[in-house]
Amino acid sequence: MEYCKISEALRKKEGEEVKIRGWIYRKRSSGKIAFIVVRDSTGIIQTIVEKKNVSSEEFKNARKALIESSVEIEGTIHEDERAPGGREIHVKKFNVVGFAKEFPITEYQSVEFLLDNRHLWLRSRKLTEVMKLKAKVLRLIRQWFDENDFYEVTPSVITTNAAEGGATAFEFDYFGQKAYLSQTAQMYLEALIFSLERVWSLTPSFRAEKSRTRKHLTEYWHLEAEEAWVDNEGNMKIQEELISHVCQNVVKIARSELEFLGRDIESLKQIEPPFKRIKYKDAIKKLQEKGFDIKWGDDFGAPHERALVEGEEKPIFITHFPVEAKAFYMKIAPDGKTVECADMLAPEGYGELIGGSERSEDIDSMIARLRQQGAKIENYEWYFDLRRYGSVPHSGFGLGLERLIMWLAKLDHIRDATPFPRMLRRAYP
RNA sequence: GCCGGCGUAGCUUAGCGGUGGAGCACCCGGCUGUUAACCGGGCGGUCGCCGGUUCGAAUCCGGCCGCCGGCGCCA
Repeated sequence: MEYCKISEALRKKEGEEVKIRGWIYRKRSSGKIAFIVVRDSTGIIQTIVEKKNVSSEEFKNARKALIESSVEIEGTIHEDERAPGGREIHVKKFNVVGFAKEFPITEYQSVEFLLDNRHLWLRSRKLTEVMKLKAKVLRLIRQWFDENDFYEVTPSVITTNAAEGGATAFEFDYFGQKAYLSQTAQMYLEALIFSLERVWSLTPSFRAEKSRTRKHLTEYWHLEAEEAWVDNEGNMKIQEELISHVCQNVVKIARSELEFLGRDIESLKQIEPPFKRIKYKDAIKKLQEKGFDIKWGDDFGAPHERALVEGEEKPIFITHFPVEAKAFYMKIAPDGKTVECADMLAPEGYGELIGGSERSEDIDSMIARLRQQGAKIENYEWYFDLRRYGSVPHSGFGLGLERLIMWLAKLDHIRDATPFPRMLRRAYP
């Protein structure tokens, strides 16, 4: 007999024989009977080991095996209202593959202890559901790009460009020269559009900011796209279609995960283009009306972002930030004061999901802005070459994958959107 | 970087100047179609580290280390 998954076993009929394998999730036992709940990647099922139905060796092991021991079980399916899930297995063969030591994670635990034991905590229902959700979201993202003429590309994560604007990079020794862990693949993607036209990539990005918030990781998965012949408005269309595709379909293929995590399905279903577009200057006005002490030129903090999406059910775009507030590579708008950019803010205060812009083709303006930041111009010569050899209007954007997962899964901290979170004070395990 | 909080048994914690107690987990025994099972017993602590005050410090004071939350920076 082949092993079947627990989710399959739960669909079998009364009296059917099954073989399952997995890990002990919960157990209760006495001198004559043991109730052993087993989990695998698909679910949990209760199994009943009765002394009279198995060898004395097997019964002894069933009583002895602690939570998280790995087991192989053979038995008969029985419908029973008392069992979680309505079905259970009456055990005929009970084999312990690996006895577990006393599992450190029990009922109530501190955040610190759970993070120290992250490698074990990953077995929890919650993190399992988040990881499944993340895999399915990635499947949908890939699907959307495939269907919309994008090529997936694999840019490098090691770079000698100290990279964009204000962000701080992790520096390391690269055979005697200074190198950095990439903060964005953007410039590499820009190089690739001249052959592939529409490209996207998923890479780790690193930020050495000493941020202490529930929205920041030092290492995160960065989803970036770059499109030839696309302006800022076209860029926003691509973004809202991508996000809508994910929302519309994730409720179909990850319904149980979302429900377990407490995400309201209906709120995701209604997310479809177009998303509201608000100009920076109007956002400032709106914030002033709400009583914030903010003026033209200021960047938005967390409270501002929360206020701007208040009452919004879909993500919104904030466009046309002041030139000074944004990176050197963004195209300057006709007004000369703002750039052709858009930040997508998630509803419910989950913050910036996407940052995107139309890219500048004016080498002089980019050099002037780089100088202002004190950057080394010679590092960017290759980048300027892209403008010298058949430049085209183009745009692109970057999405923090864990931010998206955090919003979709209604997580209260971004660390749970990734299996081994890297943060200011944590790189272990 | 700034502000605030917390470090006592494997875990969650009470004690806040006079020889450290409980719940969970684990072990032993009993018992049960159990559901966070239950009942009885047992094991388990350099009270984060260093120094000071005191007859006496988990408790008061100083320094250090670790972690958490918020703000800032940033995606």
